Amino acid sequence: MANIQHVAKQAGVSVATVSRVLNNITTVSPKTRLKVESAIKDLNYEPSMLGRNLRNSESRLLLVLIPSISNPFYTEIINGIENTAIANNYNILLCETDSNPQRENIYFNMIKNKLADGVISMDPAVNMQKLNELAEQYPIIQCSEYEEGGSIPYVTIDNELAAYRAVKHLIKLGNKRIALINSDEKFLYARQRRNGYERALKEFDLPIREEWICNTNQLDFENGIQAMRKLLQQPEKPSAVFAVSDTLAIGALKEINASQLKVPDDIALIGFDKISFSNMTNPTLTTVSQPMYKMGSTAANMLIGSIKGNKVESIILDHELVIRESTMG
Amino acid sequence: MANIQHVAKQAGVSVATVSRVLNNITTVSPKTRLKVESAIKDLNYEPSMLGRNLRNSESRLLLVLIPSISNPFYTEIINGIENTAIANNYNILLCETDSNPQRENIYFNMIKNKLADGVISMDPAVNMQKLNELAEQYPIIQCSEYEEGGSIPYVTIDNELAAYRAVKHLIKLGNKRIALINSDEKFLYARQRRNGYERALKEFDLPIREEWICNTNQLDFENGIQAMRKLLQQPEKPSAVFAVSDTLAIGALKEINASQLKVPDDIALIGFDKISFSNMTNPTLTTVSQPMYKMGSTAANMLIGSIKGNKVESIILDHELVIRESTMG
DNA sequence: ATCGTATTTGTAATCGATTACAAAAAATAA
DNA sequence: TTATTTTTTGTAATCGATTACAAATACGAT
Repeated sequence: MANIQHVAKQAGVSVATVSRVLNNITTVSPKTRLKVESAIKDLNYEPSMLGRNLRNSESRLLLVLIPSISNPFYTEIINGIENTAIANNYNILLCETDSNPQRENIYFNMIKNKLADGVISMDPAVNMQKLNELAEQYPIIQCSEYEEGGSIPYVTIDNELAAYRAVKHLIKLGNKRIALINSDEKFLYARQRRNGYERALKEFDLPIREEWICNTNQLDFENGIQAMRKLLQQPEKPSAVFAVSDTLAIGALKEINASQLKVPDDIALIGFDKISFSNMTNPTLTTVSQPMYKMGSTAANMLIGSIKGNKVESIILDHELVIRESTMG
Repeated sequence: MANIQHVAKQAGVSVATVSRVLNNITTVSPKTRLKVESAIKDLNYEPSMLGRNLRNSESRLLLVLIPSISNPFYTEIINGIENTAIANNYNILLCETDSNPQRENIYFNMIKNKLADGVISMDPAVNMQKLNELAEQYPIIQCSEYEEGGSIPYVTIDNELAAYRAVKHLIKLGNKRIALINSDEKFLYARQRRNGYERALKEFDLPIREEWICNTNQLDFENGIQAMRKLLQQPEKPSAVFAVSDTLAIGALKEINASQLKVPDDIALIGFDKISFSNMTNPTLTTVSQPMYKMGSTAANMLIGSIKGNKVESIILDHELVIRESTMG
């Protein structure tokens, strides 16, 4: 593999001149530029990022932390991040943490090691203490999930309001027995969505009944099935269910079908995230749509700004209730 | 940020000694080792991978090229790759190429730039000429999709046999009019699966009818819907459909339902990949299961072996037909 | 031709690590 | 104690780039 020295020798110039050509410095005469360029072609030379990064102490790589790539919620966000990054001459390193502190550590070290210039964290289970420590020295943005009152800039939606609107929609349809399938309330978004759920119920003088509130450990289909099974075993069954993710809602739908009930006639159902599957179920799923692509691109822009040294402000994006068959009596 | 010099000064030793401590070389006396270790702690020092990699010309990073992270088929494979990589002290860089040559180039350059030590390519649309060129100088493995008769080692399944078995299963159920929803036949797996489909039909003296063979550009749900719509417009409708991916099959199922037909009674349906959503549809989807995790871990092991300089052989893994409701009359 | 200025090119330090080799210190033998 | 061997530590080159500064060259004006 040719290096800058070889090119310099081949072109009969110094390494400095080669470097100038590589970096488009104007102070190179057209003749020498041509000589160097042809030497570069001859030797099939590619500059080493390692040497360059070491000297410049930048890698133009952005770390993206996600708990799991199998959650379709993240795919559009990542597209947004990636396109924005590439447009700004950055690349992204997709890091699946599995919400595992050890893996998290590996990736945090990459930042400290200057192998990446900044981090976008989407892991709701991230170790906030470590993330905050890191944020003192390195550019970090949180996307979707964040720390309330924390100092790390974030981009997200108003989860409380979104949940409130979803539940209000169910109430307006005449439902009085509305269940909630929530994830673990150690996550901020879960607490916020529960708050929205409760606010809507209170506003319409409906009771909040603990037996209609299920919490799941994860967001897999199977968790939705289990939760729905529990709800259907209640002496008084709910007439509507709000699930905090489409995957949970799809599991719930499966279980409702299995027990010979019909959505939406027997039970109305709302999910969250508008993943692509949510339009493939039968009936199609009413859901809350987050501007995922925009969320990703916004996060990337914030991070790149932050790397440049700009002060960046947190942003709350709009959401939208997408009404489909699962709530259309 | 502290560097090795600072640590050396703080500990009152030379940088060489610090490096020895970092790399667990035995020739360091316990006293000095302790001094150095406490200096490292005091200064919160983390060695820079940039400096280290430049010197060692290795990055311990593996590139994983996938066309799109939104295809759930890849998630388990990636898990297999990632776990194996981490177990061997490597990390992975997940690269979404969107089958876009420009992006592909970016990632190929990372290899040339020594920012990564090897590549696992899963992109069926990868530029094989470039990949072959790269493979002359750097360790590369293909996973799932590969080049017939090429020289790059791969891990895959026997697509022809898998398709043959799936179609044979449909025939055994009494179906005589069997359609194929295939992806673009520029992809090897698509050609192989078509061959398996045709072999099964021929073996049972069933005619191969072009109007029952659909090719789609992509593997999205929407493509499955469109393909099925075409098939249902045929004067003679098929009684069974074999789709080369679960996503296509799920789209087809949606369209079948929409036209008031029943799966499996009116039309039997088989998919491919056993993605998690294939068990959430109604009816659940018969599908071909690939050993995805194993495929990933095998590919990673092959790549790591290849980086070490071992000669690695291509591997063909077993598949399995998972019979579920969509073919249970 | 001479001088001054502007442009172009080269020299060498630098980024942060590793490591061959040399030197110093400690351990052992005589 | 002195000589010899072994263990430990330090010096300095190296990886492949960038860049401040110096040197060389070209260009104009007088």
